[in-house]
Amino acid sequence: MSDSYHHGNLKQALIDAGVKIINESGESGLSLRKAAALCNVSHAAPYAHFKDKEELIEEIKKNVTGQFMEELQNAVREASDAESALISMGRRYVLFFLHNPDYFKFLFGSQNIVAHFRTDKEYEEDYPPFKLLKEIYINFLREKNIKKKKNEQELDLLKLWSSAHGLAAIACMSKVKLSCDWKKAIEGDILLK
Amino acid sequence: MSDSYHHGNLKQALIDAGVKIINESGESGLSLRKAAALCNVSHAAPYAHFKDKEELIEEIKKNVTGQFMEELQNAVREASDAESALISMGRRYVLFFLHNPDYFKFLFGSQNIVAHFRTDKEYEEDYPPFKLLKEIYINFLREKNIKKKKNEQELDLLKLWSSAHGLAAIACMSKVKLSCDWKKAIEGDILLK
DNA sequence: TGTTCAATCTTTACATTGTAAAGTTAATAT
DNA sequence: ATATTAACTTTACAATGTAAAGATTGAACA
Repeated sequence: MSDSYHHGNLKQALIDAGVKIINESGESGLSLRKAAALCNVSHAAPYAHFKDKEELIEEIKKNVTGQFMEELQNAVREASDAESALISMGRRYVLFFLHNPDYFKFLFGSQNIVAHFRTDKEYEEDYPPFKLLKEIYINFLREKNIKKKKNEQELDLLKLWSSAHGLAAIACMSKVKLSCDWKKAIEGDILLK
Repeated sequence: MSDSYHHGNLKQALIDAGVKIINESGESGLSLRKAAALCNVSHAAPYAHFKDKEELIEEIKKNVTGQFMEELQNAVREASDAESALISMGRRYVLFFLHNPDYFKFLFGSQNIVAHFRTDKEYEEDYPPFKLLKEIYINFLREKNIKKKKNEQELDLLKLWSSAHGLAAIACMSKVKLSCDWKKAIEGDILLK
């Protein structure tokens, strides 16, 4: 923790430095050496904590996904019921990345994000944002007393997820300025079946 | 064209080499020097045709987008009316990238693709795939004799576009294996309002 | 207490890459 | 035939990822 030979908390410091760099200059501006420099250590120091650059990037992605998750959880907290929570999550999903387009590019740009969270299951259940979506969706079905086959449930989830993700993608990646109001699209029926 | 000092068609050869490299090892495997080597020219030769690496990448993206466009146009050609054309385009949109996930990552991974096609307009009208979608959508409205305000039309277009794109994104970027059938989702009401 | 040891960090070194600069070649215009 | 110029090569350099070997230090242990 002091300015001694050993940094004390270099691993976390490198992750934080990485987040900062990506905020300022996107993923292309991120290098191990710059992150190390920000932490006042030599350029090879990161190798004591990360196997390679990819491993650092994965940690940074987990960190950013954590920020994203907080946003989604806020949506849930604020909502009075599951249905409005679903709508709110969709809106926050898009808005979060609309406000942080570099985060979208970073998370979904090159590598696949879900893989970083998978354990042994075949599905995406270990990816926290999807896990949360599923949970709220189940609540929604219960609250409304709706019965659906598992297959239909998964189609619904895919629909909810991909519509929000698709909007975010187009908003962040293509810099399209549709003359129609983004917020209207976000609020509208797109995010609800 | 011969093996003389001057290559003859180096610019196109470099683009083709780039496409090949991306097919084999993704964007991370692409370097100017490798592309040059594939064309049997020195590593600095590309600079006679491209300002920098980014400019080569843009050309490669235009090439890949051309392949994508052919797919969409096939969908239109095969369809008997505009409505089925829209459905077919959505299916092909997703399937094209499902069969070429590296293309999706490359096109929408880091930079924005639409920008490469924009001229001076504020909107996305210069991006060929969207232009085609819009055209078919207008046909659809005409065939069904539907009147809509411009604002609503744009919301519809955004809906169609983002739902297909969102599905493709999740399919290509996250390697999710939902137990529900992808094709069912593609054929289903997701791609139709 | 002193020694050992493992984790953490530095130094040095090297290959890959993007790119600049200057020189070379050959096709084309005059 | 000569000059011009686009297309290429050669040389050079800085940034980067990463390997290897050595230095430092705190902690476990005798």
